[in-house]
Amino acid sequence: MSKFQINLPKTSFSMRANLPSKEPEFLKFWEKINLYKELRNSRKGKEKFVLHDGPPYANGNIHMGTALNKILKDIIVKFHQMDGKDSVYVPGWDCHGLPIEWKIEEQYKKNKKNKNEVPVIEFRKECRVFAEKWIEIHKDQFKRLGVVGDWENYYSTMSYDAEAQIVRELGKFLKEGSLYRGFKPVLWSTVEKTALADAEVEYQDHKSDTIYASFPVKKSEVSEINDSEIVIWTTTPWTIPANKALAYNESLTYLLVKIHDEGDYKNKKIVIAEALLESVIKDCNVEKYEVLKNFKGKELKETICRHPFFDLGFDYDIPLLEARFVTTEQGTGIVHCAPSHGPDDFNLCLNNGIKAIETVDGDGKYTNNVMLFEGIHIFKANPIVIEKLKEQKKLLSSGELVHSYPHSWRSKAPLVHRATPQWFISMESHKLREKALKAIDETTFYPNKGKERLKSMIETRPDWCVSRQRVWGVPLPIFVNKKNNEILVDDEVFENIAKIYEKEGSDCWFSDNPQKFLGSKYKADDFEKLQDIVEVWFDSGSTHSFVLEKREDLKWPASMYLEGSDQHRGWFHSSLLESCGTRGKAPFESILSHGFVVDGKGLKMSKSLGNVIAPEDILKKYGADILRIWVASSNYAEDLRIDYSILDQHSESYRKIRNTFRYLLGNLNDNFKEIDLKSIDIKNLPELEQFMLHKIYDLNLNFHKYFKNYDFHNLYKELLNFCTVDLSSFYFDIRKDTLYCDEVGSEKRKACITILNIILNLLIRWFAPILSFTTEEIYQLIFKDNKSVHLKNFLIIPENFKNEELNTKWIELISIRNICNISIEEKRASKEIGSSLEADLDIKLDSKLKNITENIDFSELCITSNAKVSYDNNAETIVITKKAKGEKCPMCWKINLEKCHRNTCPRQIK
RNA sequence: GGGCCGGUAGCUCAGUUGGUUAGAGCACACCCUUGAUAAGGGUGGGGUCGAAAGUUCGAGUCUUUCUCGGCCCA
Repeated sequence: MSKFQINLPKTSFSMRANLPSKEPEFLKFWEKINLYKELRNSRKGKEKFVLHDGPPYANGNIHMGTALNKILKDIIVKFHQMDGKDSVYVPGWDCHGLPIEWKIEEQYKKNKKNKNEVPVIEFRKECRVFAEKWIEIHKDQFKRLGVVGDWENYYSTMSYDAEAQIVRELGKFLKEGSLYRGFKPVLWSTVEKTALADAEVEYQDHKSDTIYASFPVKKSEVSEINDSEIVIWTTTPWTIPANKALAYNESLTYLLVKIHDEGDYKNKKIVIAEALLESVIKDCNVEKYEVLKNFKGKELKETICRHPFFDLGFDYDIPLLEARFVTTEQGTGIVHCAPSHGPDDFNLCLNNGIKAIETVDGDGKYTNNVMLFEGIHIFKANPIVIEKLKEQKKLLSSGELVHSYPHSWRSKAPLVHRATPQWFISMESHKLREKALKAIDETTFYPNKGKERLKSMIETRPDWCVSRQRVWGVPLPIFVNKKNNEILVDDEVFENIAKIYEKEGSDCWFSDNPQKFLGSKYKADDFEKLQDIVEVWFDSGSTHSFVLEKREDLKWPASMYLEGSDQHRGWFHSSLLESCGTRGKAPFESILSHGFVVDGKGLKMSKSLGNVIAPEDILKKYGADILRIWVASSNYAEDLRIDYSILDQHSESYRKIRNTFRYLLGNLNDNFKEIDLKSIDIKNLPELEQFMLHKIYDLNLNFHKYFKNYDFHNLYKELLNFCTVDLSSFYFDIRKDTLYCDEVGSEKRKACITILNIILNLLIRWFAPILSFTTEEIYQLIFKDNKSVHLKNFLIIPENFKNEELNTKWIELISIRNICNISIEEKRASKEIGSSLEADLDIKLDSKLKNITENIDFSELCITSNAKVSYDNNAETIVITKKAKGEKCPMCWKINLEKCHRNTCPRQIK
């Protein structure tokens, strides 16, 4: 205790946070009071805000991107909760799919187990156990970030009811007729023996064989080219045996060129595009040639060629077809088309009545549809094709090219386009594209640019291939009639299958008698049961049906979907299509997309660059609240940078905020008193307090404005600035004198204490969604009700806090104060004074300022011992600082000639 | 290679319809304080707005090109 009656701050709220060790205690506390349940109970019947969780894949530890995503979700959910809504968050996991299959297969390899000898059921069980394990690990990692949700009743795409509902959803497409069996080239891995989803493909450099091959003209409207050969260029010689057509562009100019060089082509005439003449003759080392004729591409209409292997039995016609995709970027201006081995080729041929057939089997070997090559693996076929072309004198040149080429993300093996029987959802047959585009228009996007991004993808995407030739997934519930090849469409059967899955899961599809699924209406012998599974994007695209629709605590559509911007092609996309196909509407009212986490220089994180930061490391070093500040203060519309120096900066800000709380708590001696904001007698408060109330009003306005737009980095900045600028360096600094030295019962001090109570109460609520742990720590200190800060609402600020007139006045006063500070600083620099209390100010103001400064004590405002104001007609404010004369009061430290005015001042008493 | 998005002080971000010497907080430097003390206060130094060209009386703010980075696609 001081020798005088001064009131120094005292609090048990430590200056140092120790977040890494303290945060887990609050996790335990939240568990103990069952916070999630309490949150729900506290908002029964209130407007719902449902942020539907995009399920992360249940595989591997979380990374920064996942942490960002979950924290952002949690911040938004908590904001809406404190805004008075029933803000529900049910986390989920995506469980089926190739990556988990691969993990299990890896384990098999390690244990020298042969996958083909393991029953499908057993294999699937291992996949399930693997996913379950990771769900548990993820759960703990997410909770540690401070994320509050229904962790007990999470959803997963492999739960029995999910598998059942996915069957029902597919049934809807089948019944409608938009799910059809097609025969299309898909990107195929001959190593994994499966078609790959877009997301499973990565592009890497690959060395390909290139050839210039020629197709003799059989007949043409351009009479001069009738005895010539049309030259094509390709990087996939092995597709030549599957060639069915050639493509040209009618807007290009083509040339008939005669070659004089010795060799296979001596005196032969070839056709190529004019724009590519130079590159062709250079590539093919043609030295002597002459251009005989040039003509427009459109003249090539009706031209028919022969296959280069015509003499070997490839005796069918090769028509020339018009295609816009033919360009002069590389090649010859004529493109060889194998409808089974390229989407462009497929579409062009289809439009011209040429169907794709199965030319290559799942292992990558030619089928018996390809003469001469049957049984040969396509990756070994290039030299054979080249050799045969040469034999037939149809090879102008060959070489090699390193270019970007699709590979499997898992096996890294190069992929090929292969025509396979697959199941598709049509974008057009039932106007799915149109419905989806309309739904996008009706959705709010944060940031707005997401709308165009999703739109342009929907506009151009092809039909949705939903079948996969794998085992870890929901089986496609399709029976095909053996007699007429028709698909069985019967609601009773679909529902029967769904009911069975609900009870025992979908494993039985692979093991049990098909009759079980068909019921008594059909005979199993009459049908072929499909072995394909549903692609995982359909699983996760259906979460709205088995989570939002099925759970009573949720609503359909969701208020918001929130994921990384890559999900415009992923979950946003598949959810939109699934929902528009089955319900005609989007399953979300709004979409928030965030950028990617990159390093401090803006480069993406990668092991090779060594710039990866794991959430775990940050939690250990800084704690979750610092990470949450990083999320809140970053602009998620762009990529988010992170490194240790950035985190250091944010932890500095955290300390500032923490010390603001510490000052509040200290001066309240941890005795918080809740003030009824509506009943404050504002007009009887000192002006400074009134001004602070206006500041609060203003800040609250901005707070809600930013929250409404999910503009958290500006919101956080606003709060931080309030702490540093308005409180720490202004209000707190000025009021130290009153708080420390005035009598406890004095009106001024009581007014200040009221304001401190109000600010404390507001700040813990404003900060709670972001600083979930720290605000809880404070809450526990001041509200000893065994509840949580997260159960509270934002306070409603009464309109009468607003006082624009006073605000204008005080902005002027602060600018005078700033000038005083500059003047004081000059004396400090010249060592005439030290503390501002050693200063005596002489302030000269323009007379116009008289009315607003008359009742102002500038010594209080500028924290000096004395301040005298005089007026003249000089617009400029002039401040002269002198060293204060007199004796320093041992209590309030002010220097005055007279005795200190405070009646408890020792000098006064004496 | 194509599409989209972005590059403002060391860091995180503001910069309205193009208009006076480009702002804030943090960090930094110096000073003060030692009754918010591994705290607090004051003052100050830092950007010519990724680069170049153009439109304009005038551009961070419009156009073009280039460059770097990110996402998606091929």
